[in-house]
Amino acid sequence: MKDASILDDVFDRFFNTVGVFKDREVLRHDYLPERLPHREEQIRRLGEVIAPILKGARCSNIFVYGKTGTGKTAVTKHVLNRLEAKAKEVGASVSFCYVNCRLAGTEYRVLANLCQGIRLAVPFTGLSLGEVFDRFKEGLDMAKRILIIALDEVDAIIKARSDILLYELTRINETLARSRVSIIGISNDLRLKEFLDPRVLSSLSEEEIVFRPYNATELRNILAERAQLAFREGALSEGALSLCAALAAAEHGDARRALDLLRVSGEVAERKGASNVTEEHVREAERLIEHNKVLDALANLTLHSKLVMLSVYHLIRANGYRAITGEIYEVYTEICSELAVSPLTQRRVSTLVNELDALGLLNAQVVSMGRYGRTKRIRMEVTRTLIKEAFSNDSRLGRLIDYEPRCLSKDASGRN
DNA sequence: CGTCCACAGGAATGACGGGCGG
DNA sequence: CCGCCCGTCATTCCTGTGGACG
Repeated sequence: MKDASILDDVFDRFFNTVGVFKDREVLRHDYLPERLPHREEQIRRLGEVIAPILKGARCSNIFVYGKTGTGKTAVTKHVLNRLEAKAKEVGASVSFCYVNCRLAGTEYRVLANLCQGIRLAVPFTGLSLGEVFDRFKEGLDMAKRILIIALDEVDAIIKARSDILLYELTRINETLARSRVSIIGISNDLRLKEFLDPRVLSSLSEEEIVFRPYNATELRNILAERAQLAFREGALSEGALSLCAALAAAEHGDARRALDLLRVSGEVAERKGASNVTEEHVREAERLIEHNKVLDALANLTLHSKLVMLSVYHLIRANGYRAITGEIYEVYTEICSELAVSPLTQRRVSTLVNELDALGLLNAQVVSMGRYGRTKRIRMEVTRTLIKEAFSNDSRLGRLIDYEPRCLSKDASGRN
């Protein structure tokens, strides 16, 4: 009953205040705006390269790269959408298929997505890669068309496994009789070129388009344009807008981050019942985003990764800032037995640590201690309070936060 | 200046669950 | 339903190594 009245209050307040937003969907990053400011050059280039398709010729493969939030995906989708409309207009049999490789996860699922793109049903799993590829080829040839394949975040499948799929795709035209394929590879890692098989690279990057990060002024323009659609008139102060742009520019010029920041700022303002967004709201939004990102990452770890985090947590608490592999494994095994979980091998834990490092939750550095061996020095990139917050409401892990590992109290007096 | 610690991290192999084709 | 193949996680075994110590 009390709950009900609380909610009534919340809902009423929400409903009765005007709020700062006009249309907050505009700020989501999957929203594709009509205009893409400061990307005119890239749009033109991409358009020029794929234009031959309208006359029934295959276009060059394109390699698109730039950091996250520089508009690669938006520009590509924008141009492809326009192309499809134009193709329909002139009656060219063209279609495109956009796949995000990181979201797909594996080569198999990328291929499965491609099959779906040409309306070919394939099972989730079970078939060999080669089998799916053959089906894809056959289905495509039957369709008699030119297909543009956009592989977003293509580095994800190459770094994780190999470039076999990409290699096969670049060669697919040799075996197609009635259809043609062009590939747009999108990567946010410039070093990808070093990993790639030279044959794949030369074939894939017949054309290249580079996306530079936005600077603060450009970000500001982008935000301003989007804010006009998203916020009520006058609900967003100039200062708040500039601050969003400046904060995002300082960190890689990432437009996606800038838009997130703007949206969360608005939400913060709204929750506080303010009628306009101030710089203070932006600063709070920045903290909130960072905080949630980490909590989210921690919550989504597997059990053993969480246990490794907890082990580091305990070591840091007892010894100060450093922890090394051997110590971590010692604490980890003790925690495991405490939970009656069988521990993983040290080898496995070592790769878990590397994964946590890649996630930015830990920082692992290989150091040599000379006579005393070679190991990894591990620091936490997360505050201890955050660990507590993330794990304390987990029924199994909660009690381990205040647990005092035996090996720590014993060792502390023994060594160093 | 060689030794040797305490691991790093690669390769091969196994266990397992999901999902196919027959 | 069975046998088969797949991807993923984990183990086992292994070779490699920076640099303080003697």
